[in-house]
Amino acid sequence: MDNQEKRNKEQLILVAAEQEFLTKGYDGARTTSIAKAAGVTHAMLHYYFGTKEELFERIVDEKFRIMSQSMLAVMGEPDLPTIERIRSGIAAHFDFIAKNPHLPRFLINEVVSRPERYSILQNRIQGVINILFSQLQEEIDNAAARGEMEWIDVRTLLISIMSLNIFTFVAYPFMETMLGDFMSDREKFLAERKAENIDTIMCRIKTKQP
Amino acid sequence: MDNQEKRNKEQLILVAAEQEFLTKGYDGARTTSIAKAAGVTHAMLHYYFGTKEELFERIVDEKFRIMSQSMLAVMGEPDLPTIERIRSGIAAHFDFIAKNPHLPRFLINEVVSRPERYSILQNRIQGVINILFSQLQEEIDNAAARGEMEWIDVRTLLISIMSLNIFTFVAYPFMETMLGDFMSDREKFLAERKAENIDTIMCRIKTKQP
DNA sequence: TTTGTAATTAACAATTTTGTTAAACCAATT
DNA sequence: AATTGGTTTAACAAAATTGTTAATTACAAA
Repeated sequence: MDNQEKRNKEQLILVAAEQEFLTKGYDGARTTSIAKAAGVTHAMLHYYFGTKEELFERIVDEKFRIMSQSMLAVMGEPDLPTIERIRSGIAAHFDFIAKNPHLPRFLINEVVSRPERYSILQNRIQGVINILFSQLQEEIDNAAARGEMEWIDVRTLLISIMSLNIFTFVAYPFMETMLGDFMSDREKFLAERKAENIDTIMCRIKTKQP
Repeated sequence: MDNQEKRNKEQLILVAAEQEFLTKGYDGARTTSIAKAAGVTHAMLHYYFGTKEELFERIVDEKFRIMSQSMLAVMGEPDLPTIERIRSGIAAHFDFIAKNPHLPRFLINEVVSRPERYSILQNRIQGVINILFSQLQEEIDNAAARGEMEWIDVRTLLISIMSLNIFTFVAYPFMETMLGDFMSDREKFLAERKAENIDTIMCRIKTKQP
């Protein structure tokens, strides 16, 4: 077996672990189940990754990194006028979550069940985010001063955007039970949701004429 | 020991079980931990409730019932004009979730991890909800025809309201890591969020004058 | 007081799950 | 061919967790 095949085997375990952890969470995941899905004995899993805990952290670290990227996505394209930039940011954020539909629920559950573990990770991203936030806040301040939009605290805005975009996916199976027919065509439903979320935020920040 | 005290002991287990299941989920919960928290031997837990599964379903059933009530809350006070009714509905829904902050994440996780089990439960609430939805939809149709508000599909509206209200609590610990200072005063933060959610939806459904 | 029923306890059993280890294996290098 | 290194397997061990049971207690009714 050459080096490529070894990497491959390690990779198979990682892929299976990602699937298992993201859908079942740490407590619901079984290392034997991961090994089986990867097509290896469970001793191999321990050989490469030590413990369930260590394997899990490999996945969590990667997912946290990916999730941080989505924070950048919501900043939108820099060259557009502020309001269009926000519009593009919402769309990009929605698309990102649509590509990683299990990610938010997974990370939320992790942080909820082990808050202490992620305080370090938090500090790391908080610095980056604060800078981005203050940049966007300044843009908003200026645009509002020019009467191009209503003023809003960037953090308030971000929470609203994240709520609308993320909840759709976090609660998807739950809403399906109540709104089965309304959501039967997933592609169509998501396209409508994306448009609706953009509309909702745009309404909120567009200049009102009394 | 009289009957009251027996009920009391059963109740102690239920209270402890609720706490454990809602915060840790089914997989993370431990029957021994529940028994310990309730101050009884774990054999007592099995004596009263049979299995972990059965105890869990007791909790889930109750929580599903409570959650259904919140669907009614979002319908608002019937005597108000449509737009004010929706406003009161958003506020009532927000307050309800604020009183049961763990409920949404718990139920979402349950439905996600065992979708098949809840198809029956779904049918039960779907009937009630469809009637309420069509009533509110008719009100919206009329109000929109009178030019009092923008037309919107009631299901689209409901999803937006639920997204804004529920996500705040589902992702609270997660957002705290990014926005610690912004959220340090929980009461103030929640009050602002509630107002913001109402504003956001009101903007979306109020008549636009072009 | 006796008797019957439910409640309680402690000890045990069964299963699941994670983790370990010693031996076998394979491939490349000397 | 022998050595060396990492890889793989099967069997085992340890721990945790759920569930059971037989014996004991408490209590109320006959």
